[in-house]
Amino acid sequence: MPELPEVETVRRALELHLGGRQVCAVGGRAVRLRRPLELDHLARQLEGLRFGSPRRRGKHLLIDMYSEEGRGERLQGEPLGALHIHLGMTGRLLLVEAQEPEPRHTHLTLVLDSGQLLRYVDARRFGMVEWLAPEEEAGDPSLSALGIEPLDPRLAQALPSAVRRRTAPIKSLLLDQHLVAGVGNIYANEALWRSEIAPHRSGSRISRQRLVVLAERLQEVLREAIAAGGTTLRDFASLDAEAGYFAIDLSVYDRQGQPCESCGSPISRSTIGGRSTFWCRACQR
DNA sequence: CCAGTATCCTGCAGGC
DNA sequence: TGCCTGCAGGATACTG
Repeated sequence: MPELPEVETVRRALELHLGGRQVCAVGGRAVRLRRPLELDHLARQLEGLRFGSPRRRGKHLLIDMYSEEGRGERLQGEPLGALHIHLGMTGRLLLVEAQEPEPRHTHLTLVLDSGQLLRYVDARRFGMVEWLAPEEEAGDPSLSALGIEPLDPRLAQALPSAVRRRTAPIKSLLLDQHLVAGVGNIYANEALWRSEIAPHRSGSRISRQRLVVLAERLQEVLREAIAAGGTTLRDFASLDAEAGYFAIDLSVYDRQGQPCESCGSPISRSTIGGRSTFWCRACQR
């Protein structure tokens, strides 16, 4: 469920609350996530290091880690590696005080020099946390194969060429991280409704002009969601990916049978590529 | 190469 | 109330 805006909200929260903090200890239980959680490896790499600025690529978070030499000053030199986090469906990062009880499905806990704990909690274990050495980043298929960032100004050019020869439904193409990185089911539905494009329509059968509109509407809804997530962020001292989720009003997602905000027709629901799809049969063509 | 489906996993909603 | 079933979807393995 965390899509680009939610991951970006978490990134900003991490930047605000984690910058310069040091990892004192690593705890957790070895468990199978999307990739196996390798606690010993994480502990060896992370203990004693300081957090740099977190980056986001699609739905991936990358937190550069620096040697403790940077104590007190600006972090210097090259990062020793990065903490690579994907939240999957139900992954959450929590920054809490040490006395807070441990939530169910906590897989990893970092003890920080502030005394606080950074916890990775993920009921469904579709997410992951791993150490990524600098030379591994370029070779990691989950990162290197990612498509264009949807907020990139070149999206309006890139989307038509990415989609032109593809016969799959445009909604499936939007969800393909190799084409555009960071769009999930909720914002794919919303962007298509705003563009008045039927989600089942084959990518190859949408005019360039309409794809440019789709790119613009996609950027618009993502920006609104990030802005809304940011406003909720200000009120929370702790990180919580869910803070941003439903901060904006969704026009079609999960609104089956309710009136279309544009024409009043009931919102339809169907399945595309195994995913719930919500759309207006009257507005979207 | 591409399109479509199965798989991982738990919590929750709905039916009876 | 409790049990069962199906659904939620991000990424990837697999099939045709």
